[in-house]
Amino acid sequence: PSLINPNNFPAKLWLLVNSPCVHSIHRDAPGEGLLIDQRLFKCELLGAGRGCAMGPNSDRAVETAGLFKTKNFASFIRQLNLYGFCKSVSGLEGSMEGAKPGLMGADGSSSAGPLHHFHNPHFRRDRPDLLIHLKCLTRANKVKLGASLEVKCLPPNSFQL
Amino acid sequence: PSLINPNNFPAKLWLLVNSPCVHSIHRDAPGEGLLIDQRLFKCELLGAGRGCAMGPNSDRAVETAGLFKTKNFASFIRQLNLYGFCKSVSGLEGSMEGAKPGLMGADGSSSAGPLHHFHNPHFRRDRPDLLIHLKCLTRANKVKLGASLEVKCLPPNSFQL
Amino acid sequence: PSLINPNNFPAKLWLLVNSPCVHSIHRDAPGEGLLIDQRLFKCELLGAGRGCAMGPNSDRAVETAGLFKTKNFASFIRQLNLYGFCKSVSGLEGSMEGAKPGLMGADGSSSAGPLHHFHNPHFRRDRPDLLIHLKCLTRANKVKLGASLEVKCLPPNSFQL
DNA sequence: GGCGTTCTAGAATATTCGTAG
DNA sequence: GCTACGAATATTCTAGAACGC
Repeated sequence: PSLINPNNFPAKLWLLVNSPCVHSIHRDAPGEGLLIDQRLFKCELLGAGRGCAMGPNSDRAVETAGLFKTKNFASFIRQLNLYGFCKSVSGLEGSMEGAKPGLMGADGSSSAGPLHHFHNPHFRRDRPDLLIHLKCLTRANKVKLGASLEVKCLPPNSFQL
Repeated sequence: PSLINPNNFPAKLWLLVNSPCVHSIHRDAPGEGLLIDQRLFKCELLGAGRGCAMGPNSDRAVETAGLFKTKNFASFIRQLNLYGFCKSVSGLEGSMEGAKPGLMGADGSSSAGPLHHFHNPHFRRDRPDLLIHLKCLTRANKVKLGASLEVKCLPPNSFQL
Repeated sequence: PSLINPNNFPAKLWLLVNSPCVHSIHRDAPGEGLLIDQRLFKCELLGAGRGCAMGPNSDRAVETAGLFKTKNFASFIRQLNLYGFCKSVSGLEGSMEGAKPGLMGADGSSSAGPLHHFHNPHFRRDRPDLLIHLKCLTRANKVKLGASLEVKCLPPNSFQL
């Protein structure tokens, strides 16, 4: 019944975090969240070619070209929220701990953008089976899902203790 | 009872994907789907001779001439949907893995059109016997087929994990 | 109350037909409809740079860059229908009578694409004041507009007598 | 009546904008 | 400041409906 549509946002997100060619977004250490480098993300995936170290002949330009139609980082954040992701105000800033290697320029200028930490209980590294619970939370879909669990955000480890 | 009419759409489609002369449409790697190059398709099969590298003396112009009456790519898509094919926007874009060779100009300009990926569980490379299940899904036919399997789209390998 | 949002489709359309830099879409002779050259439109406005006579340094590339996010001509047609435009199957084919000059290549190959004729009683050349009646006909908006006049298409001069 | 072609509409997600908290 | 969300439009994919052969 509820199969994963490869055209929709969750599938794209899963593709990105598992792609060795994408350097702007990946999992955090516990595997329950996402770490997103805003500047790199705009370069790699939103077509902001300027101020970015990669050229048009980059390998990753192929696989992820046209994945999103927007050029606004805010729209990507809106998608995350629509699918139940919430921001964690962790202390990390400007450093990609556990980050994939590469793409760092000689002066390190291409990274070091604002770093965002999001998480979603249904987006775990080892649990692709939970992806079917990621629904676009439109008004209509919320009604369908019933007045069931109205758990909002912020409960699960908003601070890493 | 249910024989395959060579004049109907499924038979034509089977002919196309198995023809060595047709370069705009062929199977994907798993053999369960179709890859269609929109620009090439319009040139080869819909009579849009302009902007296309092939001349009127091309060999493939003979075999497939007049296969379709339409000149609109959208009408071809409507047929695909009517026979139960569904689109998946897989990650491949502009790369034809397992593609047939040829027709690519020196600058590659004649290909590289928008690439569409469709699939249908009854249109498998090694299973011509399943073609009899491809029915034109008109209102009347849907009623005949009963409220039986309401499987819509996306089942076959919708996500490669 | 009902002001025209310059970011919405009707305003963009009005901009296009009145721009001297856009050659793929303009008004028909009576000023009640639109004539759209599909091939030119895809080149000028949908980013199909290939097979098009204009280069990236073209003047019109500036004004209309990023007006639409889609690359599919079908999506543009969907917008036309959503705003109440209907297609007229007039007799003209491949000729732009009353067309703006320019952009025609030496061999005339850059034009001569499929020509579409649409019209809408609220999109008249001399009546920008009617634009406020162009509403996105979503389900919700239709309900708001009430079960009032259910006039569909084709009434207004479907054939030019 | 079945099938192909065409035009329009439904339905769901994607994108944008504004704003409450 | 700034996060999350409502609401409206935009885009995509599929289906309905009408018509001709």
